[in-house]
Amino acid sequence: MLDAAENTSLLRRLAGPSTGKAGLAKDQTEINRIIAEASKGSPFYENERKKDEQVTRRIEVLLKKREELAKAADIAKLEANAERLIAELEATRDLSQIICHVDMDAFYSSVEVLDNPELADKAFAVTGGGVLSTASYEARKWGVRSGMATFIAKKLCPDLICVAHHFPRYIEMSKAVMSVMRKYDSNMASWGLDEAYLNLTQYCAAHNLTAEACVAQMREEVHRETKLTCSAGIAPNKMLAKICSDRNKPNGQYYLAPDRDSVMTFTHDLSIRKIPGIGRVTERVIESVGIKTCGDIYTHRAAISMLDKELGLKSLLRAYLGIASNVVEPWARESTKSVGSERTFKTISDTGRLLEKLDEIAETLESDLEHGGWCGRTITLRYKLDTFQSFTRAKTMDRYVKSKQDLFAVSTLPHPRCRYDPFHGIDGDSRWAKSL
DNA sequence: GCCCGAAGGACCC
DNA sequence: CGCCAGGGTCCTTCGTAA
Repeated sequence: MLDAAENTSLLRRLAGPSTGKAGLAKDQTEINRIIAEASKGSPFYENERKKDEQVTRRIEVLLKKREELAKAADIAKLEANAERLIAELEATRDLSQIICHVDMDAFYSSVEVLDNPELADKAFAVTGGGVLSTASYEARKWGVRSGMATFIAKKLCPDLICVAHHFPRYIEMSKAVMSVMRKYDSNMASWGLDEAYLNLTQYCAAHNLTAEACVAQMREEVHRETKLTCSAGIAPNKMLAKICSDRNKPNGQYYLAPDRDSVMTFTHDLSIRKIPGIGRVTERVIESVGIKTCGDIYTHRAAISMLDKELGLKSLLRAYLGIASNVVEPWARESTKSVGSERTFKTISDTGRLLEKLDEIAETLESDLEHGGWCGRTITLRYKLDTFQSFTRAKTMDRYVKSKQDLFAVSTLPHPRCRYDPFHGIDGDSRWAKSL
């Protein structure tokens, strides 16, 4: 049985990663209950429960360690350690750049509305593979979120309209959007299909524009050219700009003045969950030592200093200070580290059928590799069981490979350390071959 | 101590 | 009736080899 605290964290976990990130619906507790109710007893639910329990254990260990260390702790020394780091970080603070983060509003949904105006103002979602890629703002009012299983979204919003995704269209519209924005910064960094970072310092200076006027103009131009709206954040660095772009969503912008006071005021009451890189798990861990906002980081600097290895003092202090990178560079082709292909399918226990599936995946991966001109030395096979447990088996070669035959051969190699070898041992349901 | 490979996870869109 | 993706990056831990 679950105790009350565990139940709360599990309900929050089941609600999915996007909860709390943007535009919260009215009664999240009720929504979480419906979600848990709908998935109760399913293998997915059980897997989530196990993972949640593991986090609970991790937190217990952490708190125990804190207790132990606290006995002999020299608070003054720990605080001095934090202060020294703060001073060090403060010396790197750079407020000279105008950084902007642009985020398209419910991008996939908005493109669907363009192509089918009847969808406007309707509660609908773009689906693919049993989960939602995006929910329209109307649907979000019901607690429907991206990443949510379709059948659960239907429970929350019985009249939800589900539309299959049209990726080629999104790519096309993304290109149109990006080409407008690139006029404002030729070094713009696009982040996925619907986000971008820009450094507007030069453009503003050259056109004698304030940052806010510049961004308003750019957003209007994007709208004029594509009929799509976006939201933007303007701040001295990428982390702050990203958080700001969420403030006045949809179709809005938020300006954070480039002075230390404004930044410190901004971060003071900011939930740690808003920091990019802090997700559901890390939020729980950090919250367990009493930290909910970036301001709390300073209050608890001694404890964090003590638990530096577990919590990462430096990165938390950066969040507290609102200090982050302000370097905006275009995505470089060389920066690709891996390319992969994965497919989820109904449980297969028959080895022959499993190998056929793997063959199909190897084939798509081969064509992707061919298309991009890639090849790799490390082949990773990832497979997921019907319990939602997933495993990875990797093999590094002494040569680069790219052919389907090689991918297939390496993927099916027996692995000595493998507990559930999908092709030579206990049954399992397999997924992708990946290469580097 | 350091590098590398392997496995597992957290996180992002 | 059942039913929870697919594309990635980065980080940590551990074992083995040099």
